[in-house]
Amino acid sequence: MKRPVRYRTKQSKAILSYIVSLKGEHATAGSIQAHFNDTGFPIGIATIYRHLERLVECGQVHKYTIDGVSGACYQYCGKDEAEHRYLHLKCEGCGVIAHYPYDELDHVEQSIYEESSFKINPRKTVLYGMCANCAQKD
Amino acid sequence: MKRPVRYRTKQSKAILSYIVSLKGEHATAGSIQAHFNDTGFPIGIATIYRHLERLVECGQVHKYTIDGVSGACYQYCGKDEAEHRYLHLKCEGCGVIAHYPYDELDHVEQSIYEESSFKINPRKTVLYGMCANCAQKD
DNA sequence: TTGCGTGCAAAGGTTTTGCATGGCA
DNA sequence: TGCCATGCAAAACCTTTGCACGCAA
Repeated sequence: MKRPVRYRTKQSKAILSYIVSLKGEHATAGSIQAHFNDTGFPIGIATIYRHLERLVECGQVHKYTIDGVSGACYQYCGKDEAEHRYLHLKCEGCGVIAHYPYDELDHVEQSIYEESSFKINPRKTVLYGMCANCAQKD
Repeated sequence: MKRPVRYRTKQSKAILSYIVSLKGEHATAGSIQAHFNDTGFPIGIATIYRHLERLVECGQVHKYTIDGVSGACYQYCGKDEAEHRYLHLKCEGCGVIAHYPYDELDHVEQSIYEESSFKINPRKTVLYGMCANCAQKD
């Protein structure tokens, strides 16, 4: 099922190294395509989705379901950031996604598990709210 | 900006009362349309979206961004359930969405606010993971 | 040579929008 | 009558899939 990614081609190498270079900043399939269009090395959108899917399966990249500009969409970020167990805070005002140490959720995770045997996946945690700047504007 | 919903028409009444009747179960625009098709009182999908949007603006209904069967999509639930401050646990295995008292997150909310002035919106909290049944299958 | 990766194009699903019609105050 | 809601249809997005071609081992 989980086919290994072999990074034999220019495209696959380019996509992974781009995501890694973002150092935790999130990317969407569209933003990745735009990046490569800009650099004069366009990559087909299907190729991008196929690689993202594989990278997710191999745990090299993590996938989040986040409110987009129009409709919900998927966002991706590199393994490094995910390994540090950050949770994501998305501001509903300006759309910025901030990171926050996941440790805060550890005991929540544990008590939910004890009470209902539901095992939370720390990697997918996104909380919504208002950042300081946007809260001030209201 | 926030135009009030007046519930003058059959459709608007029907949509709200259907969501309320779900008592916290989630609905998507599609499932709402299917319901009314089944009951012999079809409502156009555009009408459904327009009402959902208004109901969200007025706080009568809350909107969640959740992993769907194909792609991310929006789900809606009535005010009552949201007022009880449940967080949502979505099982990545079977797709079931469970509710859990939000109180567990209170101190997380507070410490994040103290440290970064980010104010979490409890109504939108969705955590992903594995329910007991699906974890057993693995 | 063989298999896998790629790009194009089309399909599928969800959400939004434009516009003419129709219903309610 | 006048405003607003409705429904149809089209458009806009995002994501997935099929297929033929081409690159790499």
